[in-house]
Amino acid sequence: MLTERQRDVLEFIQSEQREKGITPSTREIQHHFGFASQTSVMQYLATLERKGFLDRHARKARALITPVQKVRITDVPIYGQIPAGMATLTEQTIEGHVSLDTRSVNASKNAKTFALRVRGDSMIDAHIVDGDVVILEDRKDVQNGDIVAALIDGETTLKRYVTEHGRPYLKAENPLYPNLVPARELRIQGVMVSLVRKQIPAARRKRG
Amino acid sequence: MLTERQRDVLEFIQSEQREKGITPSTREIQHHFGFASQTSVMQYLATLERKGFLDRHARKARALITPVQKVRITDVPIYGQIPAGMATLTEQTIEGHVSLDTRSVNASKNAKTFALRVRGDSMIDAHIVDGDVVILEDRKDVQNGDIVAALIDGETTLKRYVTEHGRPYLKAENPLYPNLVPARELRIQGVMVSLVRKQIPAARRKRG
DNA sequence: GGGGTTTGTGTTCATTTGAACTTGCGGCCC
DNA sequence: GGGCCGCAAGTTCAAATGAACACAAACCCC
Repeated sequence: MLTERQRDVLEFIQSEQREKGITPSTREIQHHFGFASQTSVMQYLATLERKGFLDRHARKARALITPVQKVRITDVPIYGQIPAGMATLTEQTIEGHVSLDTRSVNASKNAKTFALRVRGDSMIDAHIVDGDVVILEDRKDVQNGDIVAALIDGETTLKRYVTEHGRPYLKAENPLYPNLVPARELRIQGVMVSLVRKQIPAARRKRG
Repeated sequence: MLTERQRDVLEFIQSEQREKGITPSTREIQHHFGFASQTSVMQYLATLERKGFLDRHARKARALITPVQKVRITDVPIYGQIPAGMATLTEQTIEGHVSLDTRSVNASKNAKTFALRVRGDSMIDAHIVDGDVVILEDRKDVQNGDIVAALIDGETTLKRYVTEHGRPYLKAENPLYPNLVPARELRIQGVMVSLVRKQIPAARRKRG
């Protein structure tokens, strides 16, 4: 889709933005690549914009916008352990936020994304441990084998969604926990798309 | 810490950046607030910078940097599986980036942060599985029990750092893997501070 | 061999933009 | 009442910056 040189230019712009916080001017790009004229840069920018790799605000300084930055960061609210279930999820119950880029978290654009802090070790065999933050999407197409947050008896729990003979139930990934077969309805609140775990090094633990 | 008006200005800058992707120029700020002169803006910017709410690149256009963007989001390079070890970690070997806010990843300000993609299941009992991205810090104070990336025989591996009778070795968290006792030196490359895992829902897997 | 695309040079122009200087008003503290 | 500070007006300057025009070499495709 891009020529090698075009990619070079795009990557330079992105790396400058990451490092310095502002996008380079056409002259800065020019000097970095050793161009003797700005026109080359102008042409690269025009091409990158035409191909959709860049947005520009015409006639404004340092007004390059890499789609990366625009789409990338999602602020995901973390709902802590909520006995009352998702029906009551409001700003009030938000424990904090995680900021992640969409790709590293593999979130879709459309779906609502949120996070839950995991309590207990019912999913230990899926390598999800107490304290992990699980990122979920509110999507409709839950399928056999997905890990989901569901509302059971007024509590939100994380379990694996399994269908057997067309009938769904929730499976804990820990032999010590029972499977949950829904009496009436199964309210799926989100499908797990990602997990974030903090690991506190010993040196840090002492201090605080 | 800030007067009401100062906060207004700061919030305007931040909201413009969020919406348009670029920071406003002094004149844009001026017109938004209806100032008849730019000097007012200059003074606000100077104050905000002095109080640490803003960074500026002198004499550059639209070069305001809000701490939000600066401090919070860390762009962490992901080094893939690297046979040659960290000595050769260059831009070339970067597999991609994860963007995380410093707090959700509990990274320190000073330490260099990077990420590795985990291969194999040698840390399975620590609930780190194949494909996980582990975020590490380059820090000196490694302690008993920390999970570290270390250079052994020219390869970087993730293991638990254990000292016994004052002698350190690397412990795999999987009974199938042997412990690694360093013959001569043990080169610690980073201490694990966080973990990010992608979980691909079934519906997504089909499509791509 | 013609036509298109990519990459590049050299130059000029008009705007955009940050920065500086001087002046003034009103509130607050001692 | 004097001094300090936050806030603001009015003006000017120089640098930074985007944009345009004309020209040209290298390459690929058919």
